[in-house]
Amino acid sequence: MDNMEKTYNPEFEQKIYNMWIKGKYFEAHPNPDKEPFTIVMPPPNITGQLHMGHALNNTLQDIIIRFKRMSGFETLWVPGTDHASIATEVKIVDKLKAEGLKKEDIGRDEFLVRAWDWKKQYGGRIVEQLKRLGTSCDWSKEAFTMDENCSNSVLESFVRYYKKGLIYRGNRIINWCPHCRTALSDAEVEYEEQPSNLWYYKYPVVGEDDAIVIATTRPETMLGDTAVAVNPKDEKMNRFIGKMVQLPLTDRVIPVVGDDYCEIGFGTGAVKITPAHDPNDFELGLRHNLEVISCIGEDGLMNENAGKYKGMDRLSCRQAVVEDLDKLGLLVKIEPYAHNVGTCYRCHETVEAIVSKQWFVKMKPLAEPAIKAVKSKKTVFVPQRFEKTYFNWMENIKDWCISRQLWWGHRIPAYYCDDCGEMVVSKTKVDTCPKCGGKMHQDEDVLDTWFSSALWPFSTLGYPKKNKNLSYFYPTNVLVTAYDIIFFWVARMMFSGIEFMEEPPFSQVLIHGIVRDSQGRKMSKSLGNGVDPLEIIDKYGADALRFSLAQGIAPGSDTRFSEGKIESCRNFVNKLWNASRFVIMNIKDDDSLEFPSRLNGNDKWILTRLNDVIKEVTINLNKYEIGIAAATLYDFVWTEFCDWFIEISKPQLYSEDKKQHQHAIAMLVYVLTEILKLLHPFIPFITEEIYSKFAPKGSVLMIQEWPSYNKRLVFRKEAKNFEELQEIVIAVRNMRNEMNLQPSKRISAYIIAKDPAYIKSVTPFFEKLCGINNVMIIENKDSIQEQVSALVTAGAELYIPLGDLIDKDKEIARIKDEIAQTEAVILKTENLLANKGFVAKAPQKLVDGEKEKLAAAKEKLIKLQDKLKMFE
RNA sequence: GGAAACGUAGCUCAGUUGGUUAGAGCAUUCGGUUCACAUCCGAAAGGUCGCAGGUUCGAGUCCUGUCGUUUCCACCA
Repeated sequence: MDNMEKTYNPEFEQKIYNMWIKGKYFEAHPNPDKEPFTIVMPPPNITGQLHMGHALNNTLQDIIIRFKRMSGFETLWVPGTDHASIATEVKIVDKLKAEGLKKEDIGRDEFLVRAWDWKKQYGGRIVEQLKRLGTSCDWSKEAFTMDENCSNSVLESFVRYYKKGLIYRGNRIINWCPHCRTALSDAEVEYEEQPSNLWYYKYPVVGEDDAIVIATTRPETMLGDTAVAVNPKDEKMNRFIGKMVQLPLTDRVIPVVGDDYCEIGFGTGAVKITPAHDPNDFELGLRHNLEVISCIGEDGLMNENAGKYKGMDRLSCRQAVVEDLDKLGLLVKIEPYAHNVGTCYRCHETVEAIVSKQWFVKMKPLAEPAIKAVKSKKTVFVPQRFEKTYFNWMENIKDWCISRQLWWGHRIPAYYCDDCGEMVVSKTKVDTCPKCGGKMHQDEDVLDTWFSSALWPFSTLGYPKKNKNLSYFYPTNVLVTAYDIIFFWVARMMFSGIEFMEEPPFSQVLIHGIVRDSQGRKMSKSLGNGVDPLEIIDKYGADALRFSLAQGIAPGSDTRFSEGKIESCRNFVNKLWNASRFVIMNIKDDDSLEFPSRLNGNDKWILTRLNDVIKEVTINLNKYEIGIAAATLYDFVWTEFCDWFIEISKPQLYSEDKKQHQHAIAMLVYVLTEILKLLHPFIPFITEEIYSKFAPKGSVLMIQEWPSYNKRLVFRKEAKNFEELQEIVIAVRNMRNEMNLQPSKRISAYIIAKDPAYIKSVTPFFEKLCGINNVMIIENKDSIQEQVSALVTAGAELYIPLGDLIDKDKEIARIKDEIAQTEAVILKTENLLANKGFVAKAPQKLVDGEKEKLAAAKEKLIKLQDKLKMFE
């Protein structure tokens, strides 16, 4: 057998990964004899570097996909990356800036050349990082949102939407990021509470010696005001309706309108209306036919409509306007006010609402079937509560602004005639106007990144081309993602999949939380509390990282990452390594390793426990309770396999009797092999490496069959016997500790056993486990001639000769303590059984159990009391 | 304004449809190196499950209220 290092060292990970790749074990092909199981990876941005969020997300997917692969499914995990329109464009612009260039200086074509170069250079970075985690994706199907296939899907779906009237172009009020110089969808705006003020000032009523006082958080937008609104039911204010007011600092006169948008009692009861820079005002403007006067430009600066304030930024203009109003004596007061300000999700610049001509997806007709799919359980969220979030968004959805004033992305397939203005939407380039024969030019804008992401579950499989992969692997089975992109991505994939594939893109959505730092804070660049998964992998190995991410997580909830956690997982991996090393180094060349034909009691116990664990782990993995599955294995391997089974195997293993040795080693190898299979989805590298040390040459663990629960290897009676043995051993160890017995000190014990034959068979283990080197099985304690200390457990009574070892007072105290504990159990159980309701209504099994417990405790009490008398 | 989650040992968290004495890791205390592992082994200590009610034979678990923490959505100037 191969030698194994004394301490686990993860340096073999790369070698193992290469072996998997070489064997093409990750690749999936339509196979009519197998059921498909498909996952599409949430594509990381090409600008991204692997962070803990990716590590968690991909670890979970890999656990699921490896489990399903071993369970006999034709498993496909499609990897890929996202072109990340804004994020990438920002990178390229920054790079140009370093050269003293603006993107306009080099033009669109040259810009795109540079963007593609950038993608070539850095786009594969995160993919390589994912491989270090051990992800078993089918790299032969790796996709990119701007590759030919995906781009074709985008064109196809845009045109199909358009033909159905679900995409339109229009002048609407949209969110505008003055820094990124592009429109944003509602989902791309993040609100931050910022301290601000409410400014109160007067608008003089024309022709009267009266004025309306309004309150606003944004005085600078007054330059674009085209009305003042009051609530018609407001008795203090409705007298102004129909009058005109002088808009200060301008020569304009604007009307006072009545609209119940204006809430009675808030502020002064009057609102200034700026249709060009506020979505609510825009709507109100439509109702009252108000003029739309824009005073802030796309650069975020005041424009020509702002008169003398032209060219100022929004904040300076605000200050100037307030000062000027004050000079005119119109400023009434300033109150501090906390205000939510919309910011760009990419650059965090304050977004501006502006009116602009953009492309939109009409959402209502798409949302309806997407809601229905979840209501009818065609798609299920795990945990279910996230359905509520989904419904809430889908039911209140607004049209989706999909055009972006950027260059990096899918260019909108709309063409306009230079002469007559005719517009044609087409998958292929249109040069001449079908109406007037004039020259046509393509729309300058690109699509929202999320438009292509929305098609990901089928664009990656070849849509719109009909092909075997698409029909076999679609719809996918589970989508694994953090809750923070339910709106951006999950919801949009849902309606896109239903629209184009006529079926929801996945049957389950597994939502996980985010990885926080050890203090529960979000990991962020600005806090500098991020942990680099690659550093962790270098230091502890990918397996330790994976296990620490899988352990103790529950669907939908956040998890904390700490050095302590990763250390304990590394220790676990090391424990597995050493247990395996022990087993492997005890395999002799002529050992057959055949599963023993006759099983002993210890075998039957470990096999029972193994099968319980197989069952539990399988059930939990199927429920995506990955944390529970991991914990179950951790406990089983460490506590039961290592601490008990291996220990108890040793006398047999070292036995002179060859048969004994062969039996023991065969059992150890069998159980270890099953453990390696069960752990493989969680810690694939080390399990594969260990497996290669003793498995037949060329045999690969990752494609072994997942262990199944085998009823014939479950022996309840023997398992119970063993548990009673454990109880005895623990009781002796406990006593030895209390009595300060030297660990090396060997002692004798009389045992009255419930099952003497079994105890007799395990006699050799007592020395190893608790230092009893002389076990005397007796039938009756009367045969004991010397002073002894008693231990009473469920399976046996133990009498340890006192000799000169034991402190009498200590022994008395110990027995008294045990009596007290037993009495407490008796009292509690008696009370429970005296309760008529319990006896009548609780399941019979439970009642019987309590009765048994009571009887046993009473018996134990008598024995303990007898024992005490011997000392007094 | 609406919604959701969380509150269990000193710390980080499990605890599945209500059912024996509420579990684990880390930390703590005590004891241990001869042959898998000190990244280890054995043992111990530590919890009125946020609080108050209710349903039930039985509540950490279900219901109501309450306090605290967090998150998401909406956004009234």
